Amino acid sequence: MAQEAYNPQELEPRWQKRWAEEGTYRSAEDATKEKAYVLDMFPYPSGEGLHVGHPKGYIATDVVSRHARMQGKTVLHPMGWDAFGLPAENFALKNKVHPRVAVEKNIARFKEQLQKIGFDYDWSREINTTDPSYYHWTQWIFLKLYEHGLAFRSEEPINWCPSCKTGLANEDVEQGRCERCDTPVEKKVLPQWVLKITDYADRLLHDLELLPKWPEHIKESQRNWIGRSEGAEIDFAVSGLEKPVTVFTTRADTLFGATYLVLAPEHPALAMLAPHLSNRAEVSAYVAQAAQASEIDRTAEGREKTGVRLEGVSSTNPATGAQIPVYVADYVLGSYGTGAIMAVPAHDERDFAFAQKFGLLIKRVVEGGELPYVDDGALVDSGDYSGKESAATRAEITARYGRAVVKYKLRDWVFSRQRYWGEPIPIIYCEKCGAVPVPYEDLPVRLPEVEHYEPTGTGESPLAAISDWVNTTCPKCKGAAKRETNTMPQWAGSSWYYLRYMDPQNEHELVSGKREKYWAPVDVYVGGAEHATRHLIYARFWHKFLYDIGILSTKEPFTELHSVGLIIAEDGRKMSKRFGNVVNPDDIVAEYGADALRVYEMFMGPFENAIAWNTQSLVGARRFLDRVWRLAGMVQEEDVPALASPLAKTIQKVGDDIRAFRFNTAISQMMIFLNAAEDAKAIGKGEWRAFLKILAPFAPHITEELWYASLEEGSVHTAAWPTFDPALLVEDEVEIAVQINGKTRGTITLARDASEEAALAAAKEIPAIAAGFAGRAPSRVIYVPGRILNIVVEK
RNA sequence: GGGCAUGUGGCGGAAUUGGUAUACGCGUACGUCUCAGAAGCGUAUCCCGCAAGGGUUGGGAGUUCGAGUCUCCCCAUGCCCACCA
Repeated sequence: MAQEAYNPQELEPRWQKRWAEEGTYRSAEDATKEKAYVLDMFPYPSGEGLHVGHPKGYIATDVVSRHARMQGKTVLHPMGWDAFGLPAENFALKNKVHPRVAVEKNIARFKEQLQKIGFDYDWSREINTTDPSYYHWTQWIFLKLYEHGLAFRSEEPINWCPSCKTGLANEDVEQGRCERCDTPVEKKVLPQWVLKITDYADRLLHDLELLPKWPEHIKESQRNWIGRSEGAEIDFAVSGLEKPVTVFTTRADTLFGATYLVLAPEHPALAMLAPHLSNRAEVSAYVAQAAQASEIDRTAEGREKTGVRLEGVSSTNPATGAQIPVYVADYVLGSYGTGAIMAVPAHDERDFAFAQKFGLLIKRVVEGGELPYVDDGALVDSGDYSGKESAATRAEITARYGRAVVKYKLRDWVFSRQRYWGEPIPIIYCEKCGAVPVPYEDLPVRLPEVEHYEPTGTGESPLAAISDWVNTTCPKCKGAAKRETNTMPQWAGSSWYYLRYMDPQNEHELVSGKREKYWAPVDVYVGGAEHATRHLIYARFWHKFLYDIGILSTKEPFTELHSVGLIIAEDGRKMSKRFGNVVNPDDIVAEYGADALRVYEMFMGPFENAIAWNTQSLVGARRFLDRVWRLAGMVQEEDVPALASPLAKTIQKVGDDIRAFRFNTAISQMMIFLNAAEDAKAIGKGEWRAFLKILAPFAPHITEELWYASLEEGSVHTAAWPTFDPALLVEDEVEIAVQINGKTRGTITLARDASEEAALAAAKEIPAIAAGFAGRAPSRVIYVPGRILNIVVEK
């Protein structure tokens, strides 16, 4: 075979063009074949373009999907754009271009960069969340949620980012700061659309058991986020109130130690108690201050507890009958439990700190260590329950004084954003008819073109200023009406996009039942672990809802999940324009080739690990491909006996490793095989063919070029994955270690199933072993055929 | 404070799940080729030791014929959550 130098710069674009022309990777339903739906979390087309970290997950799904195709499956491996939301809009604002224009430009750039890497995406299924034909169905799902009572208007105070000038969901707040811009979040009362995700809390939790192929750490963070806790609601009578105040506690067993009651500043009973208070002004000042304080002020680490006693009012401990004081304090959250607690300072750290500061009674009711003592133990000073174990009495005390309940930390999903660049919420307000959903046949409600799309900061969306868009007629009474001007949050479009790929051109349905039944669910899903508690919970929620209303046939959207480890910069920091340490894949492709980039990123280390980029190491991947290229010159007609067993092992390991996402060891095994072929200075044609096939998912261009050069029919990428004879995996002769007292003293080579006598005899040939017994008889011999011979000699 | 990970050569990492620790690759050194260099190729490369030998998987203890792997206690690092009663 003629040996020209390996030139990826020439051959890679040539093959990319040809694959596109021939539709090599087109997906089509085929009822006679098994399907494989392999999906990447789709990117926000940011203005910075791709850096080398982005493609890592995409390369992995590319390898998996190519492998599935070669196994004879029909493959759906699509790509699209999550282009609504704050990042896109903030980029547009900063660069003074319309978000639509910026997004179009960024998408073009992203797509060009991706195409250079040679992915097997079926671009005919490309989607874009900002396309009206796409958000038509996002709005449709919202209307369905509304129809089923899962979307409702709320006037509760919500998280507000003063910098982004919009409300935020609980999930968008990190340690009291806006997840996007790090500004401390404030509380603000705004009418908001809210999705009742809490109705699905128990199913989102329990159905994690249906997902054995998800990483345990992701499931665990979802469990923690949903935050189920079993406890009790107990009623405390309060003077001046007709109805008792209900508290939530997980420690009903400590009821006898409850020495005061605390209401959150948001608690509704405060208004009714106001007339009975002798320090009314002080209390309302405290409440007002708490309402204003940012989340960060309220939850700052080591912050002193604050609160005000409700003078002139008292409560009764239902177990002891004792009169106990009532406080309002912001360490009790209005949005969790019942917004009120019974304080047991002896057995709760927060109550203890508060009681110490305010000089309140601290009554021990559980025996154990120093106060505050939060563990279980024997009860004391607890009436009939004294002497019993605290854990064992929890249910009893709950039954006698209250009711068993389950609470969740998960909050309902605040779904309105006061920003321009999002899906309009399809609701119309009529003075006569109230909030009226836009009729399904009028969807999509298009986002109007505007001159000014900057956030107003008033709590109104920029859309409110566009009067000919806002003013409309009521679908019910045909009277004058106004449109909802808030838009949906960034997470809306991504909560169902995986369904659209199955049926991207469908104008009449979200997805046709036939196609959904063929492709759903996603078999392999890959993306960043940072989405564990947002995207992955929201998507599961919508999926379950769509299942409930009969649109979908599966309970869970993603069967198998893998989180991709970050590629950090060579300097150990995150890759970012800010630090000037970004490596652009275009440059790597231009210098070393796409195949070298792909092999390197898969070879770097375990897929889930965060690993620093190292251009020097990438050279090793390129060298490997150069050597493969040169191996083409050693191809001969007859197979090489020395390669039979290594090849079988390599075929098996590469296949197994791809399915298990162990790409690094798959590549090292191919390197081992290449070393063996080079040592043999020859490779048979059949062996060469098999080797090209298993390398093809990782390095699709070079393998295709060499495949065609060997005059094969068609593309290597649609060829059948090679098989091997399992008998070749079993070696007849094995080398095993010989140990004296567990320390290796030498090795012997013998038949795999050799007897213990034979092994011992062979071992005695080794001088170090013979010296090891030195006249003494072994007291014990452990022989594991094919593994180890360990001789125990008493000292 | 809580949860989840992770700790193996100069570096990225491997180890059939309790059986020869350091595969594969990077880097480095020497050699070869060359007028010379690059690339390529070859050899070596965990540590101590001239050697025989000895030691080594963050530290310590334990179980076992045998531990990187299992158990317990520390230490360190990373990520996520955090006044959730």
